[in-house]
Amino acid sequence: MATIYQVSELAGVSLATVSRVMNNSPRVSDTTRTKVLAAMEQLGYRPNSIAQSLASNRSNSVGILVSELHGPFYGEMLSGIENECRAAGKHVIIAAGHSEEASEIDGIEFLISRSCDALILHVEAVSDDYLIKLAEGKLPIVLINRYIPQLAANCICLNNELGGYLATRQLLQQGHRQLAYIAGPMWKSDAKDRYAGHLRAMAEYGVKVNPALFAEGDFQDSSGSRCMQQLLDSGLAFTALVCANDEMAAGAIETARQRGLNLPQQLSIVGFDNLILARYIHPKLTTIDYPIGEMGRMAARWVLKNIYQQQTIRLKNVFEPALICRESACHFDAANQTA
Amino acid sequence: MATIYQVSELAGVSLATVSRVMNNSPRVSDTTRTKVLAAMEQLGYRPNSIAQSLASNRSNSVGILVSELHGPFYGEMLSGIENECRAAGKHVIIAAGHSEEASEIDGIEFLISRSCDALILHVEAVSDDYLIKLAEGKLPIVLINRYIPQLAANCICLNNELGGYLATRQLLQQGHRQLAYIAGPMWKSDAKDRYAGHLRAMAEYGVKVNPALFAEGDFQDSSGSRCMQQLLDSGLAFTALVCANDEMAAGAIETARQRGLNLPQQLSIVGFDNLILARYIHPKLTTIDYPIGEMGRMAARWVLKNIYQQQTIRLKNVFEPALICRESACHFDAANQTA
DNA sequence: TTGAAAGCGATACCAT
DNA sequence: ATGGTATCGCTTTCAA
Repeated sequence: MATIYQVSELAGVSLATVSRVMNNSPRVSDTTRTKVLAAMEQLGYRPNSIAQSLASNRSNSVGILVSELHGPFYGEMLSGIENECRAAGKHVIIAAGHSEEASEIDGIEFLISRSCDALILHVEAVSDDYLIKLAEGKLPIVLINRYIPQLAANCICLNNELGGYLATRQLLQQGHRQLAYIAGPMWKSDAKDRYAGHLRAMAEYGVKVNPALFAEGDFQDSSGSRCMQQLLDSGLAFTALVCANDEMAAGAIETARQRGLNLPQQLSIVGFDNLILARYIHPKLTTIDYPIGEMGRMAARWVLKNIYQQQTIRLKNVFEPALICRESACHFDAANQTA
Repeated sequence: MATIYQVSELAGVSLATVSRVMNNSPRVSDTTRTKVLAAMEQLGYRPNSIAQSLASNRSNSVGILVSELHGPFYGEMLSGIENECRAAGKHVIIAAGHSEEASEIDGIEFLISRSCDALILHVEAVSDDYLIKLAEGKLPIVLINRYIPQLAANCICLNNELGGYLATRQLLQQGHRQLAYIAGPMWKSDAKDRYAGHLRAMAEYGVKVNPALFAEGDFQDSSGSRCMQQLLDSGLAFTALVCANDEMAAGAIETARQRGLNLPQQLSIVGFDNLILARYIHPKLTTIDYPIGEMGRMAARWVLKNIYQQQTIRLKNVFEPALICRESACHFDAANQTA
């Protein structure tokens, strides 16, 4: 592999000049620039990014931590980030945190040790304090789907409360008045916010909330099944169900079908996230779109702007969710009621 | 950040000795080792991986190219690779190739420019020749899901022919004799191999293949719908359908339902890949398991063994698929036949 | 506009 | 077992 030395020799200029050409410095005459470029071309020169990093103290790499690499959610996010970064010539180093504190910290330290210029984090288990402390260090971080007031400018979030509101309002507008709710783990802020939106819609429509029609799951589909059983076993009547995410909705639908319910006629269901699978389950799931790909993109832009000085970029910190109407929620029809 | 200089000063030893301690060289006395470790601890020393890379000419990073970061397939693979690599302290740089030649080449060059120690490639559009030429360079490559005879030792593949055979045999064993087939793009070797397996099973059971019951899709679900329509419109009777992948099976099922077919009673269907979504679609899809996560792991192991000298690792180049029985394929029952 | 030279923070060879 | 030192390939003052 050719080095900068050979280029400088062939072009008959100094190292410094070659370096200037590579970095598009304006302080180099057109004639020398041409000479140097020709020499590079002739030698098939490619700068050694490691040496560049060492000398410039910037690695041109951004570290990403997600909970899992697989699964229906993170892929979209990674995709958005990778796109944006590669277009800017930055590379992306990825680690998984498995929603487990020790593992998340381990992942973050791993990324730090690879001298990333910035970190994009989707963490769940690690404490606010840890993140605040981390942000005080010299390595910039941006948080996806986590809001910490002290770090507000570094957070890219979804308006979960609005999403919860939209989901429930849709059912109320369709005439439903007996609604059940399957929540996510209520210690997670997104689960809490979505439920708050639900309550706001209920209040707006003057519908009383029945605590017996509330069940708390863990965002996995198995918990959706479990919660659905619990709700059905309660013997209480309900004509609609809102689930705090699509995976639990999938589990709930599965169970409802096993119990012989006719969907959506006997029970309307709405989910949250708009995963790909929402289109595959039957009936197709009405849900709330979570633009996670866009949010990943935005996180990458945050880094480009704040770390790599791309001043023209415009940032947006909070995203608004939107209702996606499919088949699983329909007008309340008393004729079909059995429960 | 503390450097090796400060450690050597504080510990009262030379640079070389500190380096030896970091690299677990046996040529260091226990007492000095302890001294050095203490100094590191005290300074909170973390080696600068970039400097290490420059000096050692190894970046400890492996480049991965997949078609897409999102989608139901690559996540599993990335997950397997990341796991294995991180455990070995190697990091993973990821790029997407979008199943498009220019983009794949661009991605590969991007990874090369980041001085990876090896590349793990899941490429579709790039030619065999390109890959053979690439492999002749000094940067080692591993191919997932692509078999090139000249590069056999670098290929991690699935026995697609066997998978195709198993899928079809399952239906034949259940008594079906009128089988339709929705293939992937026949220029892709996996699509071709799966179909070859289908033909072998048909031959084994002495069932004549009706070319009118063959349709070629593109592995996307929309093409599954299209092919299904085409097959139904042909007016020919068939009691079972094998799809060359799960996504097309999902599309086919969707269309079958719209046409009022009762599944699986009137039509048995088997897919291929065992995506997560196979469990979510209704009826739950009988399919062929594609252990892509394991294969990703194995690709990572290949790199650990061949590039990072972890001699004890055992490699395996071809994986065997297995049948996963769910609800979408059932015994042929003439009573339900309408088509 | 161009060049000389001092780092960047490690590794690894050669001595001792 | 330990130390001295050249080296990796580039960036970045500082002078000219």
